[in-house]
Amino acid sequence: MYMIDIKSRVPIYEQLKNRTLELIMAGILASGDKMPSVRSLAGDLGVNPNTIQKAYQDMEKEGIIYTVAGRGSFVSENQTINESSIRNAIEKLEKSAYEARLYGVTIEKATLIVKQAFERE
Amino acid sequence: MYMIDIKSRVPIYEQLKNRTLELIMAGILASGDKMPSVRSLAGDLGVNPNTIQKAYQDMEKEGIIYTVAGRGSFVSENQTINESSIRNAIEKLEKSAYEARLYGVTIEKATLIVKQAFERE
Amino acid sequence: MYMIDIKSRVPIYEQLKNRTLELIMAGILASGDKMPSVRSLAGDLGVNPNTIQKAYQDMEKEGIIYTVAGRGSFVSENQTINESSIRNAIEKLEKSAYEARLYGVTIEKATLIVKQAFERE
Amino acid sequence: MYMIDIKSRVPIYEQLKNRTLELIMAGILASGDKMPSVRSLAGDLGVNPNTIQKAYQDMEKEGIIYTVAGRGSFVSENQTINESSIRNAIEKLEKSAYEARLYGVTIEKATLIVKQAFERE
DNA sequence: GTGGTCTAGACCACA
DNA sequence: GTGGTCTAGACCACA
Repeated sequence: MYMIDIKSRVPIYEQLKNRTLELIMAGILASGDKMPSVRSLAGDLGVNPNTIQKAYQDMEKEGIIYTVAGRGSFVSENQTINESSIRNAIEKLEKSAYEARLYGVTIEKATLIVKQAFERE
Repeated sequence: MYMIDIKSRVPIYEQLKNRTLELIMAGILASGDKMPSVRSLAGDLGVNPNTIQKAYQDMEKEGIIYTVAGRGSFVSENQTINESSIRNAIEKLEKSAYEARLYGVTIEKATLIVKQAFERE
Repeated sequence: MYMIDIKSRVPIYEQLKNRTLELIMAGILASGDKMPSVRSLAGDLGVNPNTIQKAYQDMEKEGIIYTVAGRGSFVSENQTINESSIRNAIEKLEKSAYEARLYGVTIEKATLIVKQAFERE
Repeated sequence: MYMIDIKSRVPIYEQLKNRTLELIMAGILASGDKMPSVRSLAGDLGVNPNTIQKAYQDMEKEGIIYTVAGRGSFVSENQTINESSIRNAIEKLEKSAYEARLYGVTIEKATLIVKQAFERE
């Protein structure tokens, strides 16, 4: 269920966050489901436990998962995702749209790219 | 003509690139126009000449400007902007659109954000 | 009489302690009353007996209950609750009040929050 | 300006966050001021750079400071502190007030403790 | 020089 | 077993 692209320039912990959100969006991970433990996932993916931990702690702060020390991490209710994380994602979209424009990308092309990103998979 | 926002999370060299592209788009900088010298711009903006140098080297690599030893840097023909820079900008747009989706932003909202980024200023 | 919230960030053994104190405060558990056995409570709540054991040991150390080998655990006289547990609770209150202040919470707001916590239920 | 209590049970990175908020509250650190670099502070305090980094990244996510890679970290405008951090501090205060009550602390005593936490220093 | 990511591994509290 | 904190240290991008 989890995999990482070690060659990607996207940090591993960010790949893990994105993947978790994908699994939640797809309904594969539902509220209350247990996440793999930090150590087991680290072992499976061949990365350091600290890297997994960083991803999990990030997700907890964003309200995506919640953690009970000694028991594990669990998927939160959908509603609990932090406003600030959403705002952040929107700002990044704004900025990259503006930059694309500077490189001569037309609004039609940009809109198409966004559409395709939403239809992906 | 040039200004930077020192508080911005956008790296200074990227702000300089963006600003140059804006000036070209707006017709204020035209093909063949001379760019300010690295040292004079560094002085005006109060930043390290290395930072300006980095921006200029980046832009030369991307085909936005060209440099003639001993004479200075000049704006390229519009057509020579590197395909790879454009592809890079498109990739960033794709990635941020995808991430926005992961955080629950709807396609309608994302499209609106892009539209506004293109109508800005 | 006992219930736990498995999703809460509050450790289970702490929830059990809190609940016991609530029952004592409310007069439902009085000095000398027998506590449920570790195993029966673990079975009822569906948690590991070790967790219940931990809560009971903690409460014994704090003077809230006492254990008679072979007979079970019983509620102590109210007077025997450890000074150190009370001091600990006070320290936590102090610390969190101070932190709230650091985040800009006003003294009026903080006082109101405390007042409501005391009027709860 | 910075010091840590290595014997405290409060994690070092949390002590650093609290101290920074104190310095901001006291007006010693103002918006735009440069924070000590991760490595210099680590050296001064004799702790690992990763620990400082964790504190800084936490504070950046909470909107207390902002970071420009290659240039350093700077104190944010007061307004930018995240709502969710404040909500978190309030929840902790609520919880500890309730626990104090369970240990027999009176509302008068609790109110006094809060008052003193706000008048400290 | 400055922050960002990551590995390797220790020790702790909690279940 | 499970997460939380921390040290020691490497390598990278950016200024």
